[in-house]
Amino acid sequence: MAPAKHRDLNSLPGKLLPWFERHARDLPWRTLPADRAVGERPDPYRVWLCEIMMQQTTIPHGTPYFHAFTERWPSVEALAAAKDEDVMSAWAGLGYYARARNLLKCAREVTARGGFPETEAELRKLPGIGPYTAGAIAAIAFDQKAAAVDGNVDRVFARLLALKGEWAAEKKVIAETVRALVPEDRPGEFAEALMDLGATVCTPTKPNCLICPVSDLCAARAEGEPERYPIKPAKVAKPVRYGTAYVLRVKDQVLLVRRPDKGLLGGMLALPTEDWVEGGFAETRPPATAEWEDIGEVRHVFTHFALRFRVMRAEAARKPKIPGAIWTNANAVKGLPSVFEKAYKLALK
DNA sequence: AAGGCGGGGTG
DNA sequence: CACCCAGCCTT
Repeated sequence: MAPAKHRDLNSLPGKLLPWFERHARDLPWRTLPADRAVGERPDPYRVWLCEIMMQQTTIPHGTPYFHAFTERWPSVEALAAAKDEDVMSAWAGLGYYARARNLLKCAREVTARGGFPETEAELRKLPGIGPYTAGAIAAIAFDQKAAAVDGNVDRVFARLLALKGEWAAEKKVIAETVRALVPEDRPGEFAEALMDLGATVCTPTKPNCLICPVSDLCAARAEGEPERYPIKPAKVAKPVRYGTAYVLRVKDQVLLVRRPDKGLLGGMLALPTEDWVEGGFAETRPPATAEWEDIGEVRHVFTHFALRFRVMRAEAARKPKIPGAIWTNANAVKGLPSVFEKAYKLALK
C-alpha cells in the first residue's frame, strides 16, 4: 500500500491559516477571521446566496447581484415569497439560469422546513446545491468539518501534488486529499483560505510562488513549472449557430415572450426567435406579418456554441394575436439575458 | 462519464 | 482566438 499523498501535506493548514489571517479577501458575505475569533458567524442565507451566485462566476461580476438580492430580499423567507418573474429578472445577465430557478425552489424548501439544514449531507439534497456548495455552506456557515473544493482548490492541489493523470480521476484524488486536511476547529476559514490562495497567489497563468505560504510543500514548484498544472483535456471547438430575433413594435409597446423552463435561457424573458441552427441563416418565420427590416447582427458566445444573431425589426399599427405574448413598454424593457439585451439595444438605434 | 448550461474578463 | 471563473443537473 503506497502512502497516501496527503501525508506530505499535514503541515498545510498550520501554514495556510496564519497566512489567511493576514491576507483574506474582504468580501461582502464574509465574516473575517478576527470577527470569527470573537464568536461572530455569517448569516447562512447570505452564505448560501453568495455560493450559488458565484458558481462559475467571477467575483467582480457577481458581487453587484449579491448586493441587489440581499437588499431586495433580506432573508430566505423574503426570497421564498418573491414572484418567480421578479427573481428571474433580477438574475438576468448573470447566466446559468437554472441556478435562479433552483434558488427559488431551494428558498421555498428551506422556508417550509424552518431554516437551512446544517450538515453537508442534508444540504446536498437541496436543489442547486452540489458537492462544492454543500461543503462550503456546512463549513463556512455551520462550522462543520467539510471540504469545499472549487476550481481554485483543484488547481492548488493539482500543483501541490503535481498530478499528471487523467483529470477527472485526479479531481477525485484532490477531493479526498482536501477532505483529510480539513481542521476540526476552523473548517470555514480553511475553505476560504484555500480559495483565496488559488484566487490571489496560485493563479491560473502566473502563480506567484515567491509569496506562497505553502510553496515548500509544492511538488509542481519543485519541478519548476507550476503553471503547467492542472493538466486538463483539450476543449472541443465551438460550432457556430445562426438565428434571428424579432423586435415588433406597436406604438410604445414591444413584443416579448417567456422561454420554456427547460433548456437554454430557460424561464427567461426574451425576444421572439426560432431555433438556432448550424450552417447558416434559415428561412425567417417572424411572429407576425409586417414590413420586417434587417437591422444587423450581434454575436454572442455560449458555453458550447457561438451564435450569430440577426435582428429584424417591424412596426405594426395594432397588436396581433400572439399566444404567450408579453407586451412591454419599449423604454422599460429589463430582465433580458445578455444575448437578447444586445439584440434589443441594436434595434433601438 | 459526458454533455448542456452564460457571461464577462484576461492574455 | 483560448482559457478561466466560489459547479450543478440530466442523461
